[in-house]
Amino acid sequence: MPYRRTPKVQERLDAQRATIVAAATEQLAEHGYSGCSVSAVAERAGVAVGSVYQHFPTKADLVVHVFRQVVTREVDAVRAASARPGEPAERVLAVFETFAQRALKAPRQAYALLAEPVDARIDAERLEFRRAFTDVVAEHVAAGVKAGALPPQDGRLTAAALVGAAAEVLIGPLTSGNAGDVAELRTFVVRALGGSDARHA
Amino acid sequence: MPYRRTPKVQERLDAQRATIVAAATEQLAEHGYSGCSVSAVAERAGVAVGSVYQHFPTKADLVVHVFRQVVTREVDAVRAASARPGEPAERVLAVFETFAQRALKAPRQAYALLAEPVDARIDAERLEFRRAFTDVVAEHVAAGVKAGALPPQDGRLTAAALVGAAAEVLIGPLTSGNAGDVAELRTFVVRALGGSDARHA
DNA sequence: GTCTATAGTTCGATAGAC
DNA sequence: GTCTATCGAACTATAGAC
Repeated sequence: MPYRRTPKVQERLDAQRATIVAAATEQLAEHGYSGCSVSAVAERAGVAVGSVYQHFPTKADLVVHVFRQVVTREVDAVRAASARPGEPAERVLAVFETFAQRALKAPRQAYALLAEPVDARIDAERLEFRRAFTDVVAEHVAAGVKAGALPPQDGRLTAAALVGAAAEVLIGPLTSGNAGDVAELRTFVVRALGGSDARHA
Repeated sequence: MPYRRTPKVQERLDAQRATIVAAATEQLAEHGYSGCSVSAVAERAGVAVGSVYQHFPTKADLVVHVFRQVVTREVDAVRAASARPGEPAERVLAVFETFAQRALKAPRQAYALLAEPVDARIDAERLEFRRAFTDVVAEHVAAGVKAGALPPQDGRLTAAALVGAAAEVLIGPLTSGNAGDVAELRTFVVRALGGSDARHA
């Protein structure tokens, strides 16, 4: 009789996989990619190194999986923050304030997502990450232009610029350990949008 | 009699090294990192694969060397452009217009410098690249604030934001092949600086 | 899962400098 | 005659195709 994976076994496998992913996510958040050696992840998950490879063919696949999961969480967070009622410019601001606050609360993780030198696979994921982020911002900028609350501009270009700006501004504090100045970033975004708030900011 | 490297031999060695570096630079500019296989570089340089390893212990070392050389050239170009007389805001604009124009003239190279997924060593070099770029911009922003031509702001933060913005905006056109809209980028920079030109831009 | 293609690196052989 | 710069096929690993 051929071996068949019973539901019970499958359940245990799924649970183990989740444990491993959770351990890798925590390692990433606390120690970045340097802390994501397979042995460190396995130890944290309470499994053998070999068990990690039962679920992921290579370490890179595990790390990419974790990266995507964390990024999805972050993009969802800023999307939710910007979905709350308000002027388009305020929605854009909500995106970046949420982004910055979350990054500064988990600086090691943010650095890993944004800039920590790793490999080509993660580099490619980062491009995707920024594109997703830009999509969220671009919508609100375009809405602002359409409503006349913002001066005429290419929404996607402004959005890309703001995403690049926010990422670059955060990398400094994340690297040096200094608390970044979120208020200054806010001022920059307001001015760059050219919204009516620009004068009082 | 022990063998001693004569000046003549050394000269030939230096010339060969320069040839290899030039070939790698051209490959990078035309085909990015994908075009920088050791065999392709060697062929272009007219030497054997093994000879490359006489000058660089690994391919990564060669590529990092080329990256640094090209980046130095680019940073020097924008620094020179911004050194010409003018208002601080105009100097900042000169940096980004020069940057963008040069990038669009050599799109494959620019993509390689800015975003092409590669490896951790190049990622680390990119952080340095952006820091050097930010330094140039920050000086002019600070000068503008001091002269009262720009509203009070953290010069380094604004500079980092603009560098991030410009890089991110360029990645789109560089990836898609569309000619990027440099004029729109200019408008963005002007607004973000908050200079007196902002109203007529 | 096997097989093929490709890329980075190594190394023994050769030719030429000393 | 000794030593080394150069060469390029061979080795090893990895990625993609079937």
